[in-house]
Amino acid sequence: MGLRLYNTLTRAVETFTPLDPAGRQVGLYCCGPTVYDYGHIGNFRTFVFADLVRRFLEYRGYTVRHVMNITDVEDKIIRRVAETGLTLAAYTGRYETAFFEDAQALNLLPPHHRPRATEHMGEIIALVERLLARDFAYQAADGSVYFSIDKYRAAGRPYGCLAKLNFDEMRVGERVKSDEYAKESVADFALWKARAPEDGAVFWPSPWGDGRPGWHIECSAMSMKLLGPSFDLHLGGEDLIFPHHEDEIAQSEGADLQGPGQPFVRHWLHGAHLLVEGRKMSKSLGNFYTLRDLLAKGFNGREIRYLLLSAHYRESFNFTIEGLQGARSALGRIDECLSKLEERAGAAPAAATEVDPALLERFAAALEDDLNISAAWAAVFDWIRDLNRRLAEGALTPTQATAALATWRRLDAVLALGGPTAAEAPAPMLALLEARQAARRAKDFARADAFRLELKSQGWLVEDTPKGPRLKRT
RNA sequence: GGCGGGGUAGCCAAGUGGUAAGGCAGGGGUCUGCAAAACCCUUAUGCGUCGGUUCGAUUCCGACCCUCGCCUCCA
Repeated sequence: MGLRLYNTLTRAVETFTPLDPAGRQVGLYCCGPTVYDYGHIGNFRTFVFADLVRRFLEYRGYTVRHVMNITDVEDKIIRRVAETGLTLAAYTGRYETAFFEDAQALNLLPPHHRPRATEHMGEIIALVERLLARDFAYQAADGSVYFSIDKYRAAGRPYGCLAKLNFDEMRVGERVKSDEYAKESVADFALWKARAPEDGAVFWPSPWGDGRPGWHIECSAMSMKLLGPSFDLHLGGEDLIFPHHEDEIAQSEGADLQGPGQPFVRHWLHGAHLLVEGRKMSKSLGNFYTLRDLLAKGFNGREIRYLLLSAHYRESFNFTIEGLQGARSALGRIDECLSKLEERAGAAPAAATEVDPALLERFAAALEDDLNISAAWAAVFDWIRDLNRRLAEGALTPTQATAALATWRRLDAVLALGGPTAAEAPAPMLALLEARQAARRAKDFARADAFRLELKSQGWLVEDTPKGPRLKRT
């Protein structure tokens, strides 16, 4: 039936068709991190969502070119740079590195391109010049260059299509003091910000004097450079719909680099925000978690990934520690089944690996329906139960077990949870286990249980199976 | 005020004009020396409230209540 995705631009689920005439290549841009601090769990929900989109496209056979920008110059960053006395590069480098470490913990596929704003001043300036030349921008008295929404609209160009703005009803400028800027109109946004004293050493030369890029322009410049002036998918958090993405459209289409009838972006996808412990995440409520906070609490990346992947991307999701515990149990259920499959498969010939087409179809059909991950999970867990049943009945042949494992690997190309990490028990633990076995053989169960308790206190759980006992890390 | 999401079991969360997926947690059972794991059974006569349409609505329509988000630099 083909992949169907919700498009924020049309507010409808649409069949996804790539721009590529051959239908193979897909250009995907996702707004990346502003590297001024460690990424929080809300940021990572968006990136896990983007990773799901990418992986599922690849699963469906598309060749994805994935671009994610690094915003490494921006108000908050400049403030921090001034506070810390570090150079811009030293400051942002630290958080950029941290970001990719976190991304790796969540098993996010690295984007093919990770352009930094500070390394694209040439492209940014060229784009601003082009907008000035087309009279969609102006330099104000404060030296900054702004995009003129009035001129843009006067030229018959639509503004506000993505956010569905109603200009007559909008309370423009309520949150921004209109005298703060030299803009012609409060709704105008900065393309290039003139250097201010508090910017310190953070500025670049430009035809309009020293300064730095506005917030939105980097994404337009870098996405069009790497993916072309018109590309398939642009993702981000829902808060970016306005103004960021709306302005990106205006800038990018205002530059008129697209072919006739081609939009800047064909398909806009936005991930919903997260609630944490039922409330909007905030530092004062104590429910603000960075990825690192959660790792420090003893949860691992795959547990966090699983939880973030458990709900539909367009629904706000309540992220809780209790949910993380549940994720651990659910993953344990999957791992348990996979371990048993591996045990059963033994050295069954790899040639006999046929995947389970019914499961794969159900799984893919769910995801094709606007990434209905919940339905996909239902398919996976039904399959796990069925496998467990057959395993328990001894009805699963080694060849079938091998096939099931191959099927899991196919699914896991999308889910990216990996398999169980088979921890080898150290020799002293194995000795304790053997001592317990001896006691059991002698029917000295009190002694056997004492050994089991000892093992448990060392972090190893004993499970007696028909093939003998085995140790599992707790 | 404008725009847009939500309200489904203890928790998380799918879904459909024909009688409620899946996960976690709970209860009972099978298996086990006992456990663990697994399996089986069980946990919403009900899907925010009140009306309406319909043979039939949780699903469509209307009103209302509650809740969350965006409305200029926050994923």
